Amino acid sequence: MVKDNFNYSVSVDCVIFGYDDINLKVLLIKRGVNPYKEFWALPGDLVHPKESIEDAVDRVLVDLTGLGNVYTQQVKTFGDIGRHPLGRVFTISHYSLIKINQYELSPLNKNNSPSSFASEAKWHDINRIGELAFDHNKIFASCKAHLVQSVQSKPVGFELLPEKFTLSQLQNLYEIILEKKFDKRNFRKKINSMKLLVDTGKIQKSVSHRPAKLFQFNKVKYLKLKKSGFSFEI
Amino acid sequence: MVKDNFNYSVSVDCVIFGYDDINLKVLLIKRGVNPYKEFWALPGDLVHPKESIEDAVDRVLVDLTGLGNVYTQQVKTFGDIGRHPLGRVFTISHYSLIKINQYELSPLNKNNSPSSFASEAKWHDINRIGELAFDHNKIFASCKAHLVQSVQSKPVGFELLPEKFTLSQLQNLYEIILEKKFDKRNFRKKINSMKLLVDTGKIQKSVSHRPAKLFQFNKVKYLKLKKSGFSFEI
DNA sequence: TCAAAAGTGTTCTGCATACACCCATGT
DNA sequence: ACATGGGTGTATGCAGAACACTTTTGA
Repeated sequence: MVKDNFNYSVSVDCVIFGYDDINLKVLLIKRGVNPYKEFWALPGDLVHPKESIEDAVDRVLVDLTGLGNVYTQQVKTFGDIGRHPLGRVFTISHYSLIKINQYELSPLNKNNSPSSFASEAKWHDINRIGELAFDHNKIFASCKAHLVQSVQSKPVGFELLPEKFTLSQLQNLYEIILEKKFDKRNFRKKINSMKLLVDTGKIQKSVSHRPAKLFQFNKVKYLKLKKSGFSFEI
Repeated sequence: MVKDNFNYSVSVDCVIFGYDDINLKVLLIKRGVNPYKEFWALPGDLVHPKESIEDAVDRVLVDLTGLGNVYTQQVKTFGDIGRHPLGRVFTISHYSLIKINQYELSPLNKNNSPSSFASEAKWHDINRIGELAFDHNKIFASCKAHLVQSVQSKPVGFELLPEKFTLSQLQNLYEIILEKKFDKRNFRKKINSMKLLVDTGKIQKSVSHRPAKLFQFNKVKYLKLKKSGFSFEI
C-alpha cells in the first residue's frame, strides 16, 4: 500500500430530527460558501485525522446545536464519483434525534467549525425541504426511511419528546413518523401493556381543556427487559 | 478545501454468507501478506478512484467467487484511527448472500486483484471463526446482526437457497439464522399463507426417505405485493 | 355553557401456538 | 421390514381492531 492510495476525503453528514408537537422537522443549514452556495444542506464536516467517526458527528452536533449526549445512528455511506466537485469525498450519513425544546441556535460562522460553512440554520418541515446541496436529498431519504423502520422496533421515539410528555404527544409523534393514524384506546392499551412509562404525577398546565398526565420513559427498565428477550414493537 | 484534506483511504469488506443445508458459513481468506499475514480475514479491497462503492464490492465478489448479480447489503462504515497500521483506512462493510452450490473457488493470487492478498479461501462455520485480522470480528458481528434483522422482514433467505428448494431446507435455514426452532406445521402454514412460493412440480431425487417437493420463490409477485403494502414477516 | 382534548372497556375476529399420525422412499 | 424425513388439520388462547361516551379544564 503506497501513498497513492491515500487520496480520498471522508465526511459525516447529519440528519438532525426534531419534533415540535405538530410536525417532524429537520435542521438544515444554508451554505454560505461554494460549492452549492445559498443551497440548503445537511450539516456535516470532514472527519479530522485524529478523530473517530463518532467524534466527528458529536462535534457537528455540539457546534450547531450546543447539545451533547444525543441519540445518533449511522445509516449509510455515500461515495459516488461525482458527488463532490472538489474531489473524491465519501460521506458517512447519520441521523440524530433531539428534544427540540432543548435546542438553541448556536451563533454561526465560528472559524474552523463545521458551521463555518453556514450562513443560516433553520428547522424545516420534513415534507418541504426542496432541492438540497450535493446528494443530500438521497441521504435524507435514506435516513428518514431508516428512522421509520427503527421507530417501530426500538423505543427511539422518546428521544424526540421532552423528558415529560403526554400520551397524545407520543401518539401524534408516531402518527407523523409512520404516516398513519392509531386508535387512541388501542394505542394506549399497547403502550400501557409494555409497562415502560412511569406516571410522573404531574399534569399539563395552562391548556384550555382537561390537562393530560405527564409520563416519563423508563430507559433502565427497557434495557433490562431487552436483555431478557423483550422486544419493543409498535 | 485543500489537498491536505485528501489523505485517507477507503475500502470495502464483504461478509459473504453461504448455506450448505446444515450450517451458515462465511467465506474468509487467509492473508498471504503483512499486516496480519496468516490471519483469516474478510475479503475486501480498496475502492478504486474511478469506481463506485457498489462496483468495488462486485469486483471483490466476482474476483473471489466468480459470481455476479449477488444480493448485497451495505451495513456500516468503520474508521477508527488505529484500525489499519498503514494509515487512515475507512472500510465500508457489506454482506452478500450467495447460493453456495453455485460457488466455485476461483484461482487465487491473480495480480492486482482483491484476492491477491490471499493465500487461501475457505468457508467457515459462522460460530467458529476465531480471531480475524484488523477489526474484522467487529465487522462480522455487525453484518451477522444485520442479517438476523433483515431475514425477519425481507425475503432475503431465498438468496441463500438453491433456485429450487424444499420447505425443510427453508425452515432449517431460518432456524440456523435465528437460532430458534419452528413448529413444522405452523412454519408451513405461515409460508403458505404468503403465497410467494410456486410448486415446481418436481421432487427431490435419491434421498432415502419420502422425497420432498421442490419450490421456487416468486420474486416478481413479492415486488408487486410489496408495492401495495404487503410486508414479509417471519 | 361551550369548546377542546383527556381518559376509559368491551366485543369480535384472526392469527399464533400446541400438538400426533400416516406416507413415500432407499436400504 | 425398518429407518428416515415428508406431509398434513384442529382446537385454544391471545392480541389487534373496531367502536362512543364521560370528564376536566379555560375561555
